[in-house]
Amino acid sequence: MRVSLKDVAAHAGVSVKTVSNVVNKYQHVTPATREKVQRAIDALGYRPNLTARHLRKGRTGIIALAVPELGNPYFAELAGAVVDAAAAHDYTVLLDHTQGSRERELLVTQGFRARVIDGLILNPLELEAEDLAARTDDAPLVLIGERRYDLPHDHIAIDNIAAARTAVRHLLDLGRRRIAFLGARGDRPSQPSHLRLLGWQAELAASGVTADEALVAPVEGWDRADGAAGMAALLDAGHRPDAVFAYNDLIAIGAMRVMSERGLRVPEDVAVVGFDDLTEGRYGAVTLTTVAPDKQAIARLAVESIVERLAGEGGVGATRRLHPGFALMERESTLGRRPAN
Amino acid sequence: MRVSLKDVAAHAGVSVKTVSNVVNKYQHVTPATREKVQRAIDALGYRPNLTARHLRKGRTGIIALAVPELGNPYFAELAGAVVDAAAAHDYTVLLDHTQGSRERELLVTQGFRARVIDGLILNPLELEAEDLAARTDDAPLVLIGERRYDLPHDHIAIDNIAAARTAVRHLLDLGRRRIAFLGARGDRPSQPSHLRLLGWQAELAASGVTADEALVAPVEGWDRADGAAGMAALLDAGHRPDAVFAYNDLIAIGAMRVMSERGLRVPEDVAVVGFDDLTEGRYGAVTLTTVAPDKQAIARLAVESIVERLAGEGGVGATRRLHPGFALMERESTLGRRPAN
DNA sequence: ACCCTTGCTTCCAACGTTATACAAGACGGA
DNA sequence: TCCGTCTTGTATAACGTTGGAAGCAAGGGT
Repeated sequence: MRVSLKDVAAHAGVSVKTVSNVVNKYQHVTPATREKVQRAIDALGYRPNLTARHLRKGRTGIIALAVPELGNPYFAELAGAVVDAAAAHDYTVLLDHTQGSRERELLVTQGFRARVIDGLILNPLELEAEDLAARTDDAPLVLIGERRYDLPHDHIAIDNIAAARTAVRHLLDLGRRRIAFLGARGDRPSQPSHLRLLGWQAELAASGVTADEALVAPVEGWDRADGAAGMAALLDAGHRPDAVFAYNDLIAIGAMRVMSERGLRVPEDVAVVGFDDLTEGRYGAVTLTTVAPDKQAIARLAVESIVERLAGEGGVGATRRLHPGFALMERESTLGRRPAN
Repeated sequence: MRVSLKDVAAHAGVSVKTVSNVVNKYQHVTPATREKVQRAIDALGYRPNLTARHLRKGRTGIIALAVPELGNPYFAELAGAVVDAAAAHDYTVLLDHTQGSRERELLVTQGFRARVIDGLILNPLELEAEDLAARTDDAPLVLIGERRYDLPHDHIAIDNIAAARTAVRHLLDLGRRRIAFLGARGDRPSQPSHLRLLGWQAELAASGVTADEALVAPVEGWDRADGAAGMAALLDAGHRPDAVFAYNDLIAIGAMRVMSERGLRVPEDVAVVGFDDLTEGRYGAVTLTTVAPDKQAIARLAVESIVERLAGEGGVGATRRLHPGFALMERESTLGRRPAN
């Protein structure tokens, strides 16, 4: 049997609203009354019903996070960070994954669990700008991830072009010249890996190295198996890169496995740089050099964006494009194993 | 501006309840009325307010999942499976992680987001039986994971003892005799890794192999770094196992990294078996032999347990102990690399 | 023609909470 | 003494939804 404000009020001999006032720490309550009510609350074990409170106040205290795939450690780690960041603002996280399907991404933007959420953090892969423009739900939406849209929603993402250039710069500094980009996908200019590919091109161009388009290797997806298949295809086609810049760590890991099977040494024959800084990359036989986006910052900024827009009662403040930091983690896949270690 | 049943009713020229009836697919509504209402719904873009519905019906359509750590791929993959299983029953998943802290686990059982959830799936690590017994919240609770409690809650977990025995059996069949167990923790008989340790002991005993307690190696946590530290300590103590059965894949991966650094070959010098079948284990330089719990089944059974108890209007049906299947995935860390592959 | 049934719709109340308006008393200043 | 102001508590009305009862036609049996 549930105990409500009414029960507490009856038990304490005051009105329902007075109990509500005590619960909500309303200022003007005599200490005597307050204590009397508190005693009744403790005696009955009263817990507020958040659903009713939310119906009344119009807020649920829940924000949704929609990522492509929880099985991808990057998104899992990010989800963990979002849960923590949300908790800091007394929000809880409702989770969904879109499996990288445009349809599911669309569904999520059109009102994930209709009205139970105060805001939505979405990492789109396939969604197009017109899909987002057609959105009717009015809960604040924050976009994260590499894709960019020219739309009135906050967007949180590291500077992907600069990050990619840093990775390629590192490989160039090591003397590599035939640097493959592993992770192209589709022909659209807005393909998900667009920016990192641009960074690859830009840094090569800036260094006067001819970008060999044959070294832009496509993948079918973003997982280890896709990286393995993509790398195998590249090698089967007769190409011999001396370095690989992978779209993400999973692809890099799959590629390294294939190289290991074929007797290619990392980094002696082929240096590898990934992207995401998964914990996984720090424990392989060859630890992975990678670009580390600041996941905590991404999560924190995304949550704060929603909290602020909710507090701001509507369109206060212009759309923001925030760029958390990143760092290049130099490890064995480019430097080789340190003898001292 | 939000549109409610009232708005739709006014627009369609019928009562609020009739609109509600249409929305809920109530049988006795004339096709004409139904269509008229439907048109109004479409015109106004009405979406039901789940908070209000919940207040009235007592259900939210949300189940919570609390796991120790989302950064652990096992839990991330499991969370993904739970999201999918829940979606099959029109439920959405609210996520939290407990960081393996007893306090946070306790908080979660005592009414995660007070009353907004219909049920809770919890994977406890540190929680004690008395904590669970003291629980006041009456939403259905399903436990998953290795730890067992003699309490009236459904529990979904593979047969950990049998699974551990299978793993050890595999190592024995390969001729290994000095098999370490890497992943003991604390002295409590109810320590989290209890059952797998029991399985290790049982299978050794059944095979007439003396269990060397010096080969039961402790770890500080469940991640790769803990496995690395535990393995290093074991080796530093002068022990030379010819096989390692690790509590989970992450520990096994950490241990393999340490062995690689020290020039020990896997599996020639030391064979390794893990537990969880993380995708990660399939792409290392040495792929990992591991026990694969049926994660889809665990997720499905956990969700179904909650759905059934909610449908059953209270204590219908006795407490269940369900054991989804598992399989031993034999890979390079015990078999060596196949030349053909 | 009457009543009874059946089918559809409406009205009302309730879920537990908080906002608003207001009442009752206390207090200080003129 | 009286009036305004401040403090504290109460009564009532919402928030959006659904369950149950009641209303109201139309149709069939007698």
